[in-house]
Amino acid sequence: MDKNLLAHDRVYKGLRLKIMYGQIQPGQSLTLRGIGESYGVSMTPSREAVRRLVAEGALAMTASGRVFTPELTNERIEELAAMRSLIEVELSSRALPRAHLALIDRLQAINARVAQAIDDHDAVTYIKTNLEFHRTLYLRAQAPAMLATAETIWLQLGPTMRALYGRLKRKEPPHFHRLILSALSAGDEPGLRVAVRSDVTQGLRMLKN
Amino acid sequence: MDKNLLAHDRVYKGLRLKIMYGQIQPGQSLTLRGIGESYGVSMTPSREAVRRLVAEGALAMTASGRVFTPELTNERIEELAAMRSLIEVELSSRALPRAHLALIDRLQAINARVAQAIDDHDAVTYIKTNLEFHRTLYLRAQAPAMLATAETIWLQLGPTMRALYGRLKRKEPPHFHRLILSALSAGDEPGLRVAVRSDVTQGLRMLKN
DNA sequence: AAACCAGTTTTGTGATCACAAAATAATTAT
DNA sequence: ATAATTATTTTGTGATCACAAAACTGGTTT
Repeated sequence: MDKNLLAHDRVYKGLRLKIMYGQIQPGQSLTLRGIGESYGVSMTPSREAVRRLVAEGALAMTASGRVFTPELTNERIEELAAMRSLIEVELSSRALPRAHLALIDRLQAINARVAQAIDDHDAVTYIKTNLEFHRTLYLRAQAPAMLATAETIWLQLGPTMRALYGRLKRKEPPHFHRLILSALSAGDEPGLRVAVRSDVTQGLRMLKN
Repeated sequence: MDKNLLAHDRVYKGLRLKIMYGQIQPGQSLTLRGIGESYGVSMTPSREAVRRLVAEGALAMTASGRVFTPELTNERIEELAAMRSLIEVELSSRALPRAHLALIDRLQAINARVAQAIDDHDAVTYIKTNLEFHRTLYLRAQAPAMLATAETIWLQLGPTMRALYGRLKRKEPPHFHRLILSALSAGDEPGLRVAVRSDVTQGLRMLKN
């Protein structure tokens, strides 16, 4: 039954990554048959993958069952940013006592790739490496339920984030990431909390139309 | 197509309530054909409802697709309680400036029903009215994404909460609810935050086996 | 008594189909 | 020309089916 990757799971994972990294623009509509065709499966697995993504808030549905990537209102963006802040500050705080030198080195390496993506004006790689930076830190918190919630929020913000970073031609390297790194090195918990909160809310403040 | 309630939605809502209010015990296994039969539908809508609930963490799945209500570890309970605290404190804080007398009256009425359920040793009604108390307050926060996240966490804790309150013969009326109400009346935000945090974590502290 | 094994049943998966509702295109009327 | 109406196509829904993997059963062996 299990050919190493179930069809509906393959479709789910594929769509999820596309959405999280902003490779689908907000408001774009999807059809079950279209999804099925592009993944070489029938409607059944497509439907299950879509159902899952709708449940996670990654996709939205009209009353008639039409599926599309949501266009977030400013109010919802503010809410999601506030939740990111609440949860990710907690995650970073729990990761701090477990953050040794090897982790900080790894974060620095990821951060270099973030800076490179900014330099290249490569929005998708920027989003991808930026989330990798956060995920790598939060994995140390040993809090899978919290991390899953954080990822769900990233997913909801994916298409909108891309729409932002696409038109925003920023040149600055990730300032708050460096603050996070130095707070980690110093074992400075209050500083870490402020740095994470700033990093999370700063990027999304300018999302407001 | 839409006979005022789609089949898969009807199944989803039915199962969701049963899980959230603890009417299914942890570890109980479900089959798609069984669900379909009890709702008078085929496997297809059952599968979609189950997929949705699995995505929300209300149900768990083995690698072979077997579905069951999850049995939470102490670590996961602690995490979920911590998230409840983070999000619900924020929700109550946002509701505070909008909490007028009519709302407080309504909360008091719900609280009376909570006390009654405790008196009757009616665990399901206790969970139901207790969540209604919180939801009524948080609705005032005008933060639908946060409320949805909070409800998802309640859902995950449902079966486990029931298992607790079933064996715990408590007599005390909901002490922290009264603290919440007086903080609301006084417009005391720090007090409200403490009261909500206490109420949320207190009940779950004793969940640890 | 416990472990193993074959045969049987149960179960999830994915494809297909008929159908109705919705969206789109074409046509007509104003 | 524009709006309204009709016809056509597209689309999601739910039932059914074949199939393979998993779970279960009963008997045998060690």
